[in-house]
Formats: sequence, C-alpha cells, structure tokens
Amino acid sequence: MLQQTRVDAVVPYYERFLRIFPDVYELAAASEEEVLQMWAGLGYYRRAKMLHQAAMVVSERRQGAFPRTRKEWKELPGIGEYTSAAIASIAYGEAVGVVDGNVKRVVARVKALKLRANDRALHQAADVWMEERLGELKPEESPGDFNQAVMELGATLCTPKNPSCAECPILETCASSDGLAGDLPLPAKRKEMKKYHLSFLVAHSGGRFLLRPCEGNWNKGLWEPPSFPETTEDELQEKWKKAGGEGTVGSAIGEVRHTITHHQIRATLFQLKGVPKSALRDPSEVPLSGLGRKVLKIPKSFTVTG
DNA sequence: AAGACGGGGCA
DNA sequence: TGCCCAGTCTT
Repeated sequence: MLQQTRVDAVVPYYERFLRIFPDVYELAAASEEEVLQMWAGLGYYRRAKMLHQAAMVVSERRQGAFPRTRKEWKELPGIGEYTSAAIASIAYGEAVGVVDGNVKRVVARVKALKLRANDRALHQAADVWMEERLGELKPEESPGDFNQAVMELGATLCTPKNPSCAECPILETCASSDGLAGDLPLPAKRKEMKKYHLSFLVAHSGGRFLLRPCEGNWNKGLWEPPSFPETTEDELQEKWKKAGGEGTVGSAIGEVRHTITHHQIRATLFQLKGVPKSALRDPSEVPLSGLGRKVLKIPKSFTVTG
C-alpha cells in the first residue's frame, strides 16, 4: 500500500484490510473483486491485484511459507527493488540498502548532486551511498533500522521544501549544509497531460445504478457506468444499442472532470431511461473506479433536488 | 531507458 | 494546478 502512497493516506486502509483479510490464507481465498473493493480509493489498483496474486503464490505454491531473502521476495508479483529490500532488511536483518523517494532526496543533498529527481543516475548514486553506509555499520547495528532512519530523516527533516537543516543530525557531513539543500534534487521534467473526452450513460433508481466492469488493460476489474468516447447524443444511442444495451439515452445531466497521472478526463453524463430495475446494482457491492465514484455523485444530487 | 499506472492529497 | 509520495511492470 505504501508504494507511491503517503503513510497517512494508507493507515486507515491498512487497518481495515487486515481486519477483512487477517492472514495470507484469507487474502488468497478472497476473490479479486473483494480485494479490489477493499482497495477502492487508494489508487494504483494493480498493486491490489498483485498483492492478491502474491498471497496465492505464498499460500498455494509455497504452502504458506513466506520468502526469507531479498532475492526470493523479489520473485513475488508486486515486490520490486524497494519493497524486497525493505522487507529483507527490516524483517530479516539482511544487509541491503533501501532506496525510496526520501532516500534519493537525502543522498542528493548529502552529496550535493545536481541531478533531477527522476534521474536514474540519482537512484544509482543513492544505491551506492546506502551500500557504503551499511558497510560501516557495526555487527550489532541493524540494517533495517538504518534504512528506516534514512527514510525517516527524509520524511521529517530533510523534506522536499523548507528542510529543517538546523535540526539535522548529519548536518556536519552534508555537502548542502550551506543552504543549497532546499534546491536539491533538481525538479523533474514534467510530462504533458493527455486529454480524453468520454460520455457516460447513467441509469439509477433508489440508490442503485447500472454498472459494469471496465474493459481493456487499464481499469480491468473496476466498475463504473457504461461509457463511450465522446459523441453526439444520437450516436451514443446507436452505440449503446449496438453494444446490446437496454434503455434509451436521455438528456445530458452533468459533467465530471477527473485528473489522474498524466491524464485529464472530461466526462459528460447522459441519463439512461427504461433500464429494468433488476439490472441495477448497489454501488457499495462492487469495486468502483475513481472516475466511477465521481460520476455516481451527480445523479444522486439530481434525485434529491428533484 | 522510458512510459504507463487512466491515484490521491496538500499547498 | 503542480508536486510528491516508504514504486513496479511492461515494452
């Protein structure tokens, strides 16, 4: 959950997730849909799918035996460089360096590296620096504790903006102690946003909606009202018919904007009439996409106000 | 090595 | 709106 997501945002999800899936067997036995539903709102849903797959590998192929080394951990789906190193060092005492966004920032400053935040050379430099520092640890000192200490330094004092250099425990060895720290690492080149226009068909009654699983590789497994690339109302009706959908397309009832990593989506919502009530679902029973959740808010406010 | 992931929160 | 986050996988 912590991959690319802030600790504060994760905590409530983590606690609920472990209540529902208290051990690896419960998680492995759950359906992907159940897992996604518990993940809904955290984003990057591929993480949930891979965690589920990893649980199945551990409970079935490995018969409940968790990996014990970084190399073994990295073989599980969703466990990459960072997570395998974190688990191996923190949980098993393996002397391997952990490099996350915090560590890269700390190293960029300690060594006064004028590199961009997303430069691979910075990641590599951080790797080398951490390995060197780990090599200096005394036998009784924990690699996991050291890794966490550097990450914690980045999270609390060596922050992206306005670092608290005056309180820094390693100020004397920092090459950016002259005030340069706040300007490192250099800003990453930003990418251009891609824009999409979609039309959603919204059928609702008594808090229930027409929902379907998203297709394609991106949002697969998440649910939302049916949608098409933006077209005219007539063409929308035609496409809906051709897709085998029931009901008739009514007037536009609203617009939703959704911005996610490098994508700007503008969605126009159309009322869909004449859908049998038996086809409608309770949104709380399926894993909704982020955009889907936004779309469902519009007709709710419509119903209340008449 | 670069791009996608069609995230989310906060300033 | 822009930036960052206890990154990983695919091409």
